[in-house]
Amino acid sequence: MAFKTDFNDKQIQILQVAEILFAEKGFDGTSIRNIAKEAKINIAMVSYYFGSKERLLESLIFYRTKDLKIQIENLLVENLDPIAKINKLIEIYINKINCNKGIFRILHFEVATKKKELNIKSFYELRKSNLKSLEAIINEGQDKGVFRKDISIPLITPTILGTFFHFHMNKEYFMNLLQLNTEDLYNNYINVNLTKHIQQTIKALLIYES
Amino acid sequence: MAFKTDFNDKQIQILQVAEILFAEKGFDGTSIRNIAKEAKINIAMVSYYFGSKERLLESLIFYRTKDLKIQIENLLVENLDPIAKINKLIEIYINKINCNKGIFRILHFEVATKKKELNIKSFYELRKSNLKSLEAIINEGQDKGVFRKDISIPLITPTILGTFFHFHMNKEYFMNLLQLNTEDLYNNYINVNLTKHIQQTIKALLIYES
DNA sequence: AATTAAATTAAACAAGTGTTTAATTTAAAC
DNA sequence: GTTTAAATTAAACACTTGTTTAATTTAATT
Repeated sequence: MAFKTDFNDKQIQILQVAEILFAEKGFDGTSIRNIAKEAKINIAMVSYYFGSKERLLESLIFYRTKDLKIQIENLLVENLDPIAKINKLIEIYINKINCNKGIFRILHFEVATKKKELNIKSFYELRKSNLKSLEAIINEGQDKGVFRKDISIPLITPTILGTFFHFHMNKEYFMNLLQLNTEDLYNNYINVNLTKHIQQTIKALLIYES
Repeated sequence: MAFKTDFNDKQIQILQVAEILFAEKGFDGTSIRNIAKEAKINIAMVSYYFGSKERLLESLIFYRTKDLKIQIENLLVENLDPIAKINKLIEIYINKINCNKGIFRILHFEVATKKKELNIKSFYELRKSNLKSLEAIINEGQDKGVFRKDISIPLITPTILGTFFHFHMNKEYFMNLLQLNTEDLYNNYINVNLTKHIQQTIKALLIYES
């Protein structure tokens, strides 16, 4: 079976259940029987539609990341000053990932351990493309004399995404620490405080002269 | 069997092998037979010494994190200006984690999925203690008028650790992107460039006035 | 309506899982 | 040297794993 790029309703149903379970219990921690039971299908259907459990994961990654690239590229041509563009980029990132916590958690987890075998080429391309967009924005700011010039651009992304992920990976700890007792309070903290913190951090890094 | 806080040579041998394998293939991806084979012991020895696979992980976390607290606390009483203290704190963090990649990777991975059942109380205490130390350093800088006062201190740690982890979790991607073709080049990049980037970022965040 | 293809199923497969048992070897205590 | 405890072993246990098979049902095509 070749790697499919479009999926029918049944396949999407399986992908959605798999996303939830993989995110919750990890790839190895989730069995095909778990998925089948939750999706109310026969256990043979996963192999039938995707070939194997591994290929199911590959399909899932493709399914969820295919439209992220465009969103970033659209930002590039918008008529905003460099700082506003960076702020909006961060907003887009956080919001996109926060609304798709499942797949990004899986990527964060599994790509690190399964990378040798997985078909993550398209994912690599996505990242390089996003990096190029970020580079374009920062160069624009440097040309206008707003940003400093001795910035390691490839390390900006780790600071943006890393801060978010570290926060989210330790959800329970921070909910406890910051007294975010409901899911709403937690999400609100991400969208307001955490986003602001990251924007503030990157802004300071880009502008500050020692 | 009660939770043991000191380990004999054989137990340490098992813990070391488990650390490598858990870090490499994840907790669920590693079987007791894998560990037994690698450590050249009988498969029953893990249950004999630790009670279960789960308890082995708990023991491992305890074994590797028990001495981190002191290191941070010692920094507190050193006679350095606030910026230097923060820089050294970051250096300690990165170096400590970088030299113990295994266990921190495991923590990063497994605490997020296994948190309900795991005995990570001591780990929680460690984090809260470290946060207090950071708070003390920043307050000192604020009192001296060097740091700004509208800083979200609990979000500093996610930025420091998150940046590092995101970089390290995507090791292959960054080795490729930055042309770090050997293990030495990679480690050197962490100790020089990445550490500097994080120090620069936090410094800018703490000092910058908009 | 008959034929062909796709979808779905229960059952079986072989291999791997964590853990326990009971027997044996090694070491320690007396 | 004998007794007692600890360490180690191979084997078995019951159960779960991903995948495949062959039979059956459903849908589409002619």
